[in-house]
Amino acid sequence: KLARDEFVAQWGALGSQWGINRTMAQIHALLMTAPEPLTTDEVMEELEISRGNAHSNLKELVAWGLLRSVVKKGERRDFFEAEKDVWQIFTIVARERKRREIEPALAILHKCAEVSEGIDTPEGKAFHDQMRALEDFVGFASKMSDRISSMKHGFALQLATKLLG
Amino acid sequence: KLARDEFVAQWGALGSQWGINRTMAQIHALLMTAPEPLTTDEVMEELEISRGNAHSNLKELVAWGLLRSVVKKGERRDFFEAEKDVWQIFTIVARERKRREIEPALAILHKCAEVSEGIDTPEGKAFHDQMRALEDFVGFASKMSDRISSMKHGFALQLATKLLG
DNA sequence: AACGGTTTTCAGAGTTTTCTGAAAAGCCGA
DNA sequence: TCGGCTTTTCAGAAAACTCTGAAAACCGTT
Repeated sequence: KLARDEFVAQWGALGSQWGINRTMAQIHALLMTAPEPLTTDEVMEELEISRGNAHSNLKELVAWGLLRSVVKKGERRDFFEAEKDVWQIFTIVARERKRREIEPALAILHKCAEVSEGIDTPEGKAFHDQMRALEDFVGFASKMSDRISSMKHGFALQLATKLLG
Repeated sequence: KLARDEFVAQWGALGSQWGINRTMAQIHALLMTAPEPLTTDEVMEELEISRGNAHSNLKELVAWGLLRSVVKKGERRDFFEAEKDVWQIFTIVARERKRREIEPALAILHKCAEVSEGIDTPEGKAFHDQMRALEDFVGFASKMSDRISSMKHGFALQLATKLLG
């Protein structure tokens, strides 16, 4: 179907912006809109990519938790199916981003704040304060992210609706 | 100072993860922790980068709103200073990310949902529903982002504290 | 309108990331 | 154990991205 190909292509292009690679985004889009689980070969054919490429990106998506591999009885090949629930997808992506973006930042900020603890020059103090301010803020964002991700969809929605209302 | 160099270097490395380039992140780190505004040449020297590189990344940071260029009386050269308030930085980054990540996604989802509106096959319906679900969710996230970004720091903090408490 | 200091541009070089394809390894039934 | 099918690995090719450096444009001053 045409709309679906369009979706896969465009979603792939978006992937770049999101810091995940194009193929990975395309595979995700493809499987999110697939009525049935697909094999590696079907993915290769559909997206016209090599086996190695398909393989490694499928693996990565499974590692993220965005795909599951399923076995069909009487079939030796692996089939892959995507998580389709938007709230699940959101929490998975949020968790991964936190791990890759927030936590390393926190570690750096914490270390720098610590190292510059008792410096007596004005610049030293300013630096320390800036590190602390950033550390507090990022730590805080990290906690928020956890909190929201662990909510049930319904509760988050309710909360947010109140916020938007 | 040593801690500061460390911060600049590490923050730069982090930039990659964040989808912005290393130099840009380094310049931002450098200026965020600079007691005084710096010139292009000072940035070049400090980070050991070329003029072109310094120039284009400074320009980009100004475009984001993370830096301002300031004129010193009796000086012909431009000086750059960073926004230092963490809440400001957060809203700027949130706004930019929304523009680059959320809005294009919404556009795609909306188009795909529309195009697949009245299809009568089961797969067509499933596709349409999936697009709608994603569109609703992303649209919703977009509104939340706006809402939070436009809050005063104090208010957001208060709200969040309630949420975390 | 020529000059010196400053900013801007951009072609090509350099670096990093991603992809291919073929070989190797793994797995299972016969 | 062998044979056929599937998955995994990885060296090198290709593509994407970033940086350099030098030339050109810009801009107040004299």
